[in-house]
Amino acid sequence: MDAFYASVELLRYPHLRGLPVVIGGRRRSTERDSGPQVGLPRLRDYAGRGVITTATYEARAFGVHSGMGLMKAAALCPDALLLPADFDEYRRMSRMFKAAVAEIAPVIEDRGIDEIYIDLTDCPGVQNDGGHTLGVQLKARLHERCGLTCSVGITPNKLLSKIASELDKPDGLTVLDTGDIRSRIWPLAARRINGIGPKASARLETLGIRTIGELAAVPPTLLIDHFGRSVGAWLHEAAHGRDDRPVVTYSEPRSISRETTFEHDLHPRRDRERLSEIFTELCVKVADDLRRKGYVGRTIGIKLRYEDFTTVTRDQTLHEATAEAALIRASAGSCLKRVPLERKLRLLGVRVGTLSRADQNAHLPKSSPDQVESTARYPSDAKRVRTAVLHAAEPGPADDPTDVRQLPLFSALKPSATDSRG
DNA sequence: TCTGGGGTCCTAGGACCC
DNA sequence: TCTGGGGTCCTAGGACCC
Repeated sequence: MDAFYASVELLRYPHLRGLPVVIGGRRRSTERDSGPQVGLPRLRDYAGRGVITTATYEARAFGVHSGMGLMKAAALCPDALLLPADFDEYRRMSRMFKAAVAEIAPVIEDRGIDEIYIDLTDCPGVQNDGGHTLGVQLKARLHERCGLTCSVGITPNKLLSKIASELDKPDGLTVLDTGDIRSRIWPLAARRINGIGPKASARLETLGIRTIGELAAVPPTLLIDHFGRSVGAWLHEAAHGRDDRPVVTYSEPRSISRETTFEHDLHPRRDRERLSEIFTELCVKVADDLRRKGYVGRTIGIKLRYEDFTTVTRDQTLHEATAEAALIRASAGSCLKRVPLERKLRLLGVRVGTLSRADQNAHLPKSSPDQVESTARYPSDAKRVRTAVLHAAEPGPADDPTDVRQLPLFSALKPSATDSRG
């Protein structure tokens, strides 16, 4: 989709069309009610953390782009209008555009909120013109249903389609065959290959490789020497436009997480209360997400970002999957104790992984409660996991023992000295 | 006043098992 | 006394993507 979040906002506020608009920043409580007509928040007025998630093409003309810090963007384009993201609305429009596509071509792989792969193999008419007519139809149907434009690439595989879709943005349609690789793909920067990011492209550059064509010309053994067997071989194949990955129409989620960057860095000791609130809130949100989506998870993890932007993670795998906020909170709390807490923090996150469906899991515990000790793979883990369970089971001093908001927090969660059965 | 939030996949070492 | 080869699971970090 073209500038998806911004385009969705322009559907609601059509009088902003043609103006530089960026989406990003924190939502202020009253902002959405009054609407951007009132006050017209400008980038120059913004003070605080945050990045641009989407910018209209008018704003991009000033050099701003997604991922750029808002303060930096304000310097480039102070008059751009700034709208906070409304993910509920974007998800609604996302479902709508995918449904519109499915009316014509139902074999769809989800690639996030604003992107899909479509397998057109079995769509009538693709063979006639390589899919050009079908592409026109898809774009028309999508615009008819949603009022939004998109950019389409139609080629023999996902790798090439992804690249092709970006050649004619916005509102583009590019149809390519293998015979076009030399002329259309090889001149492009290697970075355009999905999977080659900033690190890999920098390493390629040190080898004198800038374009996909240059990558294709290099002997695969050289790539394998520098990037390893797997990545090296893949780089070679990709440069030649070869990719046999199927369009995958369904996949189970691997993890569910919540994280937040604070408006100001918080000190683990001085701001303990506030951090504890936030920490528990994240656990409750993750638990809600799990429950709403029907999953339970065994691996509970935390993520911390220090003021210098270095990031650490810790996780812990329980014997049984859970979606209980109190259990997640207790386990995440014990993870927290394994992390240095001297420097200020800018971000805190909670993650639950090793997911399984809640309904399938109910009667199939990983191990029954009385086997917890005997089946523990590692003594140290058994102790840690049992600690988490014990804490969750202890009501503690709170009035409402089921209210995880009242659990002890941060440093207050001490390892259990007693190792009796809970 | 730099740098969001939600994800996936890969690697690598250690523990442990057969 | 010294030491295989295969495998799984767990953990931490990092690259990358939308």
